[in-house]
Amino acid sequence: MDRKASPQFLEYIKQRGLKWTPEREKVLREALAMEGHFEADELAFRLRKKGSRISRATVYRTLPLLVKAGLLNQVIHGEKHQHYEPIHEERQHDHLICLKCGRFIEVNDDRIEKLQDKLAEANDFIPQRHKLEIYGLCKKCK
Amino acid sequence: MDRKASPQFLEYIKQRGLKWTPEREKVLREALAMEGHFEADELAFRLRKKGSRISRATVYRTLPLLVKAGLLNQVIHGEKHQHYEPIHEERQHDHLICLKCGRFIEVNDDRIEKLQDKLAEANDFIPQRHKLEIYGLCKKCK
DNA sequence: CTTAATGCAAATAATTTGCATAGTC
DNA sequence: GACTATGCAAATTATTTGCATTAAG
Repeated sequence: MDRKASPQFLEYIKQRGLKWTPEREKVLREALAMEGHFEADELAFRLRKKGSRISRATVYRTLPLLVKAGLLNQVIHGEKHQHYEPIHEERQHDHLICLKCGRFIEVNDDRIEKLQDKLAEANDFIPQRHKLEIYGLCKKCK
Repeated sequence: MDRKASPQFLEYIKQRGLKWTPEREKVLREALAMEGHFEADELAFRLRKKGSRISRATVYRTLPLLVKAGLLNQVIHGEKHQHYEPIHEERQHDHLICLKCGRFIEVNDDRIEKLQDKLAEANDFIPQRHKLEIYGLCKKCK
């Protein structure tokens, strides 16, 4: 088992006397491999489709750990259930969220990111990640 | 019935040919009166306790309207169900959130806000409000 | 008078949990 | 070996929905 898969998660696990299991590793891998946001059930389904016999319960038990370990973000998606998204250091995208149809548009703006860093710096703050969500009306709904 | 209770909500209602009902007004009032975040069921319970015979269903149907009308924010609260919080301020400030001590620093940056508007515009999107949270380490914890 | 909203109860979905078993440390 | 995690299925819980009735525009 590749223990290098996620030093961050492994550290989190160890620090709390929890256990490093193949199931947790698979959930982790799959979650980080997701593009954009996803929901718990979807992840469970994907894992099963790939032949991993991982129960829904384990997925539901593991995702909160990944959030606490700083590897996933919880995001709000319309008025439905819980959604997550992987946090990729390199490329943190922001979201335009339509208040009417719930459409999610992923965007990115280097200038905003730079200003965020400056803003943080001006407050003696070391930024690590961020979440920017702009709510409004999308093309179709406006 | 005081129609001035919330011009914003009333306008939202009218623009869509929806109807202004006592139930909606009561849910609105109670929601805005909440301090901090709350969940749908809690609101329904409070309304009942005050003698309003408003069904859970109506509360569940009304809250999303208030969100869309820009009067409530949906917020993430642990791993549980949906939470909301009233939006009181005219001005929306952003947050620097310390990952270590949890400190909340409220900030504001006009330049970022302008870029946000441009970003939205570039995507054919009409922005109404936003949420920016920067996670990292504060002065004390870094 | 036309259309939307309400309440109720039943239906649905998502998430959690108890417990026996298997796996880590 | 001691203790945690897993899987399963059952249990919860939140949220949604159908429908008859009531009320707003």
